[in-house]
This record gives sequence, structure tokens and C-alpha cells, in this order.
Amino acid sequence: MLIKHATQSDVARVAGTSTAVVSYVVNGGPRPVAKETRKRVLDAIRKTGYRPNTLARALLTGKTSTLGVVVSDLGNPFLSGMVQCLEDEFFTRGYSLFVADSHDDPWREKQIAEMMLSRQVAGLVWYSVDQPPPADLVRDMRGPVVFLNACEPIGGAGHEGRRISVLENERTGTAGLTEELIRRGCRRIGHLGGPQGRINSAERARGWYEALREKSGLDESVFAGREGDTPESSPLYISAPYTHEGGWNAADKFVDLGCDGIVASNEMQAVGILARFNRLGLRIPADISVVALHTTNYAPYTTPALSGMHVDLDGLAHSIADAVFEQKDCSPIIPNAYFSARESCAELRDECR
Amino acid sequence: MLIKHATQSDVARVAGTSTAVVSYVVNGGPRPVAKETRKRVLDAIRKTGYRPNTLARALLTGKTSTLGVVVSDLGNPFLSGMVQCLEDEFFTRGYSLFVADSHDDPWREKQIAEMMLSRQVAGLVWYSVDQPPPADLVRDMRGPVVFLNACEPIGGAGHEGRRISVLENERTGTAGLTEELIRRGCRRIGHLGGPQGRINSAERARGWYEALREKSGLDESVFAGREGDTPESSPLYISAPYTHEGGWNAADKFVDLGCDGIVASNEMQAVGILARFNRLGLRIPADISVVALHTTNYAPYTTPALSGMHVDLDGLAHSIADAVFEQKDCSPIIPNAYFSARESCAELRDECR
DNA sequence: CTGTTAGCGCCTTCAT
DNA sequence: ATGAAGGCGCTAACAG
Repeated sequence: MLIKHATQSDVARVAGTSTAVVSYVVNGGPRPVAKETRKRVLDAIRKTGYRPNTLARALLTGKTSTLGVVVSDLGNPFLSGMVQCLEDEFFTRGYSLFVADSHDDPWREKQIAEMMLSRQVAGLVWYSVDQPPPADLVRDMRGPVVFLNACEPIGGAGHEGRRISVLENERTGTAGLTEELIRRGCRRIGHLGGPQGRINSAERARGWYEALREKSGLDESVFAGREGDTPESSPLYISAPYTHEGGWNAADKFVDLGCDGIVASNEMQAVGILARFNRLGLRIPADISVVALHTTNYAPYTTPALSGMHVDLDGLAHSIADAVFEQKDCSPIIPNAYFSARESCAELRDECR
Repeated sequence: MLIKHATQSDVARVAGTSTAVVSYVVNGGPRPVAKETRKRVLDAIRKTGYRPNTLARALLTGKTSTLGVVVSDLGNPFLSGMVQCLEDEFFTRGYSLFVADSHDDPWREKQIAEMMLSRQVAGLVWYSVDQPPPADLVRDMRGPVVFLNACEPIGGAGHEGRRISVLENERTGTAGLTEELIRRGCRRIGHLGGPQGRINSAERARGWYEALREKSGLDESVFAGREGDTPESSPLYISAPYTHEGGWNAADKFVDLGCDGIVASNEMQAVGILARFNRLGLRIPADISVVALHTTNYAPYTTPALSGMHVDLDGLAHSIADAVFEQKDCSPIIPNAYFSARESCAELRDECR
């Protein structure tokens, strides 16, 4: 039983007007409608069960009120939280979200980009663990493209105002975490990085490494000893997927390395680490402290409660929406982030307060 | 700088053909195209950067290859996992997902339903913590509507084949969890239910209550003592939001009640309970066992590892896709669910193995 | 095999 | 204040 939806002409027939008037009533313009006529149209709309067809409107006007959101893993609470905030923010502004999960796969990203373009999304919010994103993607996008985890402003000739970079400052965030551990007395701080060869992994590693460098009195064995060494070549650096399992598997290695502090690049990793340490009977933070980048509202409920760098996702979503709707100001967005100290890292030492 | 997208007529002009031929090439039919012509068209497509406009196609054909997904809380890992599986399954079939979060708010649900309808989604997957869903929503939907957490098949005259109920069997699931605790020697098993007055909360409570009833030798004080008592009137029943905090706050009450086992209706609740118990220094499961409905791949990484009823979301998404595409068979879908015993509940007693 | 044509549902300019 | 008409980009008959 295929239901035929009522169209404007159905409404017009019932109301005894033209389709134009119906359109005026539905959209509140651009021409005025007599009070009496409007009432007849409204009645007809109710009677027929008319509902505007967004597709037809978009085809005609060239605007879709539709946003594309691409993330690398919807199973990551940080990212699903991000999507949730974006949905909330944009829905209230009349926009709907196409959500896609790239599974951190460049080929899939391409497919998704094609899809988003052919669906005429008005804007695109893009979270890829790698940079830069598909080049032609942006070239062909009409509307603004927001790069959620840009390491630096993503420019491009002729695209001013259409590319918006969100500088999550992964580097400074990780550096901040590292400093917090140092201030709490950790002397041998390891870093659990993301998958190999990813720019974002590298950025986070760099933040950790540079924070260590700038502090004197730290265990020299962190550095391989030669100038020009990369963070990844440090003996205290370990690479793992951004998953619980990645953290779990890496945990033992940090123990073997004699670390008394770990900076995880991800809440999921940190959760895996905590689970493993608890299983091993290690005392956190007495034996070893753990902090993570991008913690979520789940962090207070781990055992022990996870300390970490928290991003104000609501505020970020709001800024993104503003940037998308007022395309004039396309300066990079820097989200609010703050360190939440919880049980998983030692108390601040007196001399540092 | 507004970019004008190439259309079929642009391609046709460059290729020296008509737009019809371009359409044939793009869609591989319905009429054959000479090899030589096809090549010219393909070249022209590349040259012009043509990309089909899904909106125009949908307007004409009346099919959108677009699916609407509505959940009550994207921050709930079980639900975001569900969305992830659906996205994966439908994307590979050429469908895109509009994702919306109702925040468990009926008014918002209505708005979302309107939006989905006006966007002409080909189908709708609907997860509401309450039943039944907005009536007119289904009436006006062209395509199939999948009710993710139906307590019983949702029928309706004239809608055969368009309503698909996924019977999560929340009741039997909760009953199964309760039985597992009984088999492990728990004698005083409490239930942490969802928000008051919700059908799903009631179903879960019923599963717990009936499982207790059927077992003899249990603490009689579970029941208020009179026939006709509801599960919710039991002293061992507590109601709380489906959140970490809900579990955390309820935890103490279960201790006061002298429970040695808890069936949480949700992983988030269970996580909150575990966190609180750990903080209180209770031994799990020695002092008290905890199990949860709808655990995710996060459960192995709590401390202690959380036991619970796991749903095969991949398989479920697959079944849903099948049901949506082959509308003939609209019998209810019953997802695969299985109990995963982990550290958070005691070992099976010998006599029960 | 290829071209012509008629809409899909809607908005808006231009007449009335 | 209202109506008629054109066209957004595309597909599917129907001609050729």
C-alpha cells in the first residue's frame, strides 16, 4: 500500500487557491497573504496532511540544510560525544546530519566524501586521524568544510572562508598532561601513541617529548641521546591502536620500562591500561600514574577515576555552528580544554602548588 | 566564490550527446550505450568533474537511499555502537544515515519525526525508551519503520510489511541475568531499573521479578507479600536514570538493602555501580555481584570486568537491512544475545554446572 | 542505439 | 493579494 503524499497542488486545490499562495503561507513569504486566505490554506494543509518536500525545495533553492559529519570511529566515546553535541547544536538550527564512520580507512573516506558531495550537503565536518584530507574533496565542496583535528590551519587558494580548521592543539594538550605528571613528581613518563605514521600520533608524541625536554632533572634515558631524534625513537614511546585493547597490551611494556607515569593519547587506551594495571595488582597512582587526552564523562567512573584533558564539546559544536553559518570569520577555532585531576595521578607536590 | 557544479547537460554538451545518454552511462541503463559513445561520455564526466545530484534523482524516482536513525542517547555506548553497525551495514548498500538524538524527550521525538518525513527517508530505525512511538509518524511514513526496542510486535491495520519490530526481549534478557546470579549463589538480588513509568523499564523489571518468583528458597522479603504486587513495589527495586551517575547514586542503597547481587538495566548504570563499590572498598563479587543488560565491548575493561548480556549488533544490523530491503518478510526480529560471564559475578556453583 | 520530452515538488518572478 | 509559468537536475518513456 503505497501512500501518495499530498503536495502543494493538492493543498491548493482543497483551499481553492494557487500553489504560489500555499508556498507563501508555508514559508511566510516572500509575498503577503490575506488573513482569510491563509486560514483556508492552513486548514487545507491539515486536511490533506501536507508536509513540505525538503528534496524539491533544496533542488530549487540549491540549499539543503543538511550537514555531513565524518568520524574515524563512532565506537570511540569522545567522537560519538562530538557527534552528539553537533547534532544537538545543528538540529536546533534546522539542520540534519548525515553521519558516516570512516573506520580510519582512507579508501572509505573517499567513498564517504563522494557520497556527501552527491547528497549536496551544505557543510562538512571532518575528523580523520590522518592529514591532510582528500584534496579534491574540499575543492568540490560548495559549503564550508570543518577540519576537526587540524594540526595547523588548513589553507588553500580560493577557498578562504570555506575551510575552517579546528586546532585541537593535540600537541599542547599532550604537553600539558606531561607537565602535570612532572609536577606531581613522576620521573619516568612514557607515552602511548596512536598508530604509526599518523600525523596526529606524531603531534601528540611531540607534545610529550618536548615537555620532557624542557624539564631538567628527568631521566636522561628518555632520549636516545642524539640531536634530531624523533619522539617515536624514544625508548619510552609505544605505539598502539586507539582502542582498549591497544592500551591493555601496552601496559606491561610500560611496567617493564620502569615508568612511573603514562600519557595515553586517548581515553580508550587509558581505560585498557587501567584495567591491565588493576589486574596486575599495581597501585595507581602510587606505583604509576595514568593520564589521557580527550577524556569523556566516563572518566570519573573508571577505577581509579581517570585524570585527563577534557574538551568542551558543547562549546566547540557551538563555535563550529557559528563558523558554518557566518562564513565571514574563518579564523581557526581553538576549543576550550582543561585538565581534570582525578585519582589516577598523584597529588600535586607541595612545592608546585 | 560560488562554484557551479556540472550537470548532465554540461556533460552532454561536452560529449556531444544528449542528457539521456549521459544518464544511461551513469546508471548503467536502462538502455544500452555504444562503447564508443560511453567512452566519450566518461571522458566528458571526468573533464567537467560531473557528480550526480542525488536530490534531483530522488525527487524524480521517489526513492532516496536515505535512512533515518533515531536514538534516545548517542552518549550511550550501546546505542552509538548500534548506530555504528547500522551505518556500516547500510553504507555498503549505498544508503546514508540521518542520525538524530531524541534525548529521550517525546517532544523532540515529534520534531525529529517531522524532519525525517520531510526529508523523505526511505526507512526509519527508531529507538525510544518509551512505547508506543508517535502514531501518525508511522502512518505517514512511506517506507518501513523498524522499532528497535519493541516489547511486542507493533502492528497496525494496513501497515503490514512496513512495520518491523525488533524484539530485544528485554524481559527475557533481564530474567536470564537474574538466573545467572541465582545459579551463582546470590540470595538477595536487587534490580536497578530505568526511569519511572517507562514501558522498557517495566519490562526489564518484570524479567527480574519473575525470575526471582520462579526460584524457591529466595529471600521472601523481595516481595511485598501480596498477590498483584508490581516489580516496582519490591523493596529490592530501585529506579534511576540510564547513566553512570544513576548507578553511582543507587549503589549505596543496594548495600543498605543487604543485596548480594544486582541486575543493572544498562552498562552505564553498572559502570557507576562498580565505581562506587570500588570506592567503598567492597569486594566484587565476594561481597556483591553485578551484571548488566546490553553490555558493550567496553565491559571487559571495567574493574572488575563486567558480566552481562551482550547483543550481536552486527548481526542485528544485518537483519534489519535485510528486512528493510526485502519487505515481504516482516516477522519480528529477535537479535542474538548471550551472557558473558566475567569477574563481576561469582563463579558458577558446582551443583549448577 | 540515441535524441526528445515530460514531468518529480517546489519557489519566485512577472503579470493580473 | 493572487495566479500563471518557468525551471532546479534528473530519469524513463517514447520516438526516431
